[in-house]
Amino acid sequence: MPKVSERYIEKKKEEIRDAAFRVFQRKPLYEMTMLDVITEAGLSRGGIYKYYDNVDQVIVAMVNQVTTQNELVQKIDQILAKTRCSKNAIEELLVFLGKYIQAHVNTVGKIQFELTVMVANHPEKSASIVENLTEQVAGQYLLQCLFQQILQGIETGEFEPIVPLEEIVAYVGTYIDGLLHKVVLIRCYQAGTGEVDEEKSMKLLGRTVLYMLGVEEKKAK
Amino acid sequence: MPKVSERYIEKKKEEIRDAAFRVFQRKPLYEMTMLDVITEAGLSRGGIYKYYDNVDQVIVAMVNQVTTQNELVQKIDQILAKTRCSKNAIEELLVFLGKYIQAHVNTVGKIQFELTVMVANHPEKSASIVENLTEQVAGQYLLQCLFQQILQGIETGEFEPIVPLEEIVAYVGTYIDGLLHKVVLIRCYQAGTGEVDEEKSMKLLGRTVLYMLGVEEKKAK
Amino acid sequence: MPKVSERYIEKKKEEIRDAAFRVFQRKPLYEMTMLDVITEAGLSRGGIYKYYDNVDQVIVAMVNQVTTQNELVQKIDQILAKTRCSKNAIEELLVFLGKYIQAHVNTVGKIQFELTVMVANHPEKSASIVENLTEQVAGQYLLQCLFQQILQGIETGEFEPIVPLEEIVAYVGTYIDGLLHKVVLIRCYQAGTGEVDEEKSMKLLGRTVLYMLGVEEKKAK
Amino acid sequence: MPKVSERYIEKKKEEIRDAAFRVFQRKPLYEMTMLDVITEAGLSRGGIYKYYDNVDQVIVAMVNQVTTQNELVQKIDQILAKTRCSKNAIEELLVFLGKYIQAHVNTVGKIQFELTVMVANHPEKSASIVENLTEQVAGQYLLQCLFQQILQGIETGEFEPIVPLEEIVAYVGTYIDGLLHKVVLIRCYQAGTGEVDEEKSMKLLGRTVLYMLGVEEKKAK
DNA sequence: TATGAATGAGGATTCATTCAT
DNA sequence: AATGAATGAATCCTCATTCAT
Repeated sequence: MPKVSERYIEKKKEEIRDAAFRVFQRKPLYEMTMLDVITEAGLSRGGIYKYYDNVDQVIVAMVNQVTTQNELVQKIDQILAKTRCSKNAIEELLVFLGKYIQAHVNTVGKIQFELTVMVANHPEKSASIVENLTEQVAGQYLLQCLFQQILQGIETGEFEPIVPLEEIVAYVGTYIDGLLHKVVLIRCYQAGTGEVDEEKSMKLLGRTVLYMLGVEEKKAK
Repeated sequence: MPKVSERYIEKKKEEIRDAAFRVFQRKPLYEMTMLDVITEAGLSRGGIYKYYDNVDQVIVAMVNQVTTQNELVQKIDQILAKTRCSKNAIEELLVFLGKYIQAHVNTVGKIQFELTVMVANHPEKSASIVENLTEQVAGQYLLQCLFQQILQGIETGEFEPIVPLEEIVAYVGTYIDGLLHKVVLIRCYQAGTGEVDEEKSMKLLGRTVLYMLGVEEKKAK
Repeated sequence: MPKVSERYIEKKKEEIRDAAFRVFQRKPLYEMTMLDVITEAGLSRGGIYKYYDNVDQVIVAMVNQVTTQNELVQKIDQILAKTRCSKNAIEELLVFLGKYIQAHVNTVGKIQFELTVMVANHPEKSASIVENLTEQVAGQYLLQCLFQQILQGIETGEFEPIVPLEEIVAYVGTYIDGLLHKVVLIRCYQAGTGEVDEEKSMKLLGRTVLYMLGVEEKKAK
Repeated sequence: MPKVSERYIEKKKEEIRDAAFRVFQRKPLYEMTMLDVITEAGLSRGGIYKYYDNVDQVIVAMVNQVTTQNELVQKIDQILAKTRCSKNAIEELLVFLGKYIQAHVNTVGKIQFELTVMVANHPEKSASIVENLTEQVAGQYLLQCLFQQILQGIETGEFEPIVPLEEIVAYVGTYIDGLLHKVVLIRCYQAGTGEVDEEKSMKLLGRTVLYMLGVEEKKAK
């Protein structure tokens, strides 16, 4: 048989990724087997090895597919373009993230949730997996922008922080992490207790952030 | 061997739990097999079934051993006994939790971290596993106490919350969850980015909580 | 501990036999394990070996207990004592066997049914098992009596067989075997097709036997 | 190995069936394990699962192979085609069955013998096993034909039964069952007592049947 | 390239049986 | 005598992976 086009191979790999994603939706990442993917993709048993050497590579591919679909960076930039003051920007960014989390728990969220454990337990996989996690970067991009806005707000005299900057950023990162965790448990697994309102939750985060930035609330709610 | 004392059996089960814990320290919970435990404990293949029916029971036992070692509830009560005002109590509670997390990431933290994923993915196991998690309850106990203190503070006029109570409590839970997550990743797996200072982090949480409770800070830092 | 009385040991063995019988009532002979018996008898795991070396010995003991309970020989003799002519004796004997089968399918019948297969497949066990099967002998005793009655009937001129004697006896044995088989399947296992009326069936056998013995029927039924 | 022809797979399954049959010849059906078959067939441990899911499926396949080899139905039809009167047909049918039993005890007979016990003890397996037993049907087919011939004989006035039809049919079924049992024990296991002559035995059955149908014997033997 | 048969390691579990106490 | 803990053989089954065609 003749050399097959690059495009063909790419297409095949995509098919496998999609199959892997379907498998992922019904079983945990750490239980996903080559056989699951093979069956779901309708491949022959040996066939998959032409495209991926093992199940980890399939997982990495799937994770990347899922996480790069959403052009988070662009959207963040759009938001920033529209806002006038830093206070407003921060509020908008956080609310946006709340909505984003709500919209993508079942894909990005669930993956990140389970991936963390896998990667943590198999550092040797970290290299090949983490280096491709655009989404991870995206989350960090949002934090970066937040940091920028804060700096800017300080420069313009809009903010007079009562807490060191790094602590505020770490604080926000921690809170977002916790929210993501909670949302995934409730929405993806029907586990966890109580309910969660992502938007309200992020708005409240915004208020505490602004408080740490020394911004007085106009009116007590 | 003849009839053996209760103590002997208990001891044996402890040995197995310890072996399981050692296994847990080098591989994820979801990869732990009966055989791992058997080998680590130096048992014969069939031997373990006298003490535990399956790997889940071993895990539950191990988790309980780890989590019940620290008498969290008592310590929390001690703290509350010593504090005078609710503001002080809340600050103390949060700082205590920060120290507690710091001290037990490698045991309690890691377990809770991985357990969450397992239970989330296998709700059918939840019943048999979760029902024994004293620590889970303990975490909630702290939140309960916090809630009590807030209520009390409101009654005594100490607090005038600018945010609904439930939102504050959810906020605290979310933040703590995020912190735990971060700490585990950094301390247990050397994954995650940056550093983390549990105590400082919880102190900051305390400040934002008090802010939400309408307490003025004496002096801006 | 002092020497224990013979009686004690005997009692213990009986207990074990009874337990084995209870096990037998819920699972096939070939699946009965030492553990089943131990559990049912409430013994310690090692304890049973004091009384029986292996499960086969337990089975043999149980079979013997079950089969010797019914004093078939005496009953047959009683019947013969009451009858006047050989024709009558033969009819009575067969009807009696029909009732007997009906009454004891669940014990003797089921055992014989399953035992046959076991013994057939493990001839080495035959020796120890078969040699004790009093019931087997009893079935043969009935056939013997039948044979006697036929001979007697011939001598007295009551019968003028149109078939060689041995064939008649073999015929009867075969039919009885088939009936037992059928009855066990239907009554013990709810398997097999249709219904069965042991008494009617044996009466019909009686008629064909008498036919073979040259006895005219008075009136067509 | 690449895609292989249907024939190859069929051949492989046949090989496994043959191996199973060889195993069956030296141990009871209920002791046959996957491992036995694997070893006998020279397969690798996991290899057999491509062809059969469990030992029951292997057994079913083996039973079917053995039982469908002999085209019983056709042979019965041939016999019926050649006979003129019902009396003759009945005699021929029974003699044929006698010969058939004699010829196939070691295969069909032994299987049916042991299968009965297995199925009886595990009704849940009945469904998957029994539904494929063509031979079982064949035995019933012979009885059906017999019934037809009797009905026909009555219509033509050839028979004037002195016993209800159903009883006669049940009688024949019972006798045949008993004969099969006896033959298997003697020929397959060298167990059981005495000898057996299948043909003679079935001829005698024929005579008693005709007697029940009201047919006079020409001459006393 | 694709196929899928074959291999064999890995893991769960059950029991008969031994033997120290 | 009795106990029951311990052992290890035996079995079932699932998968990742190789490789001949």
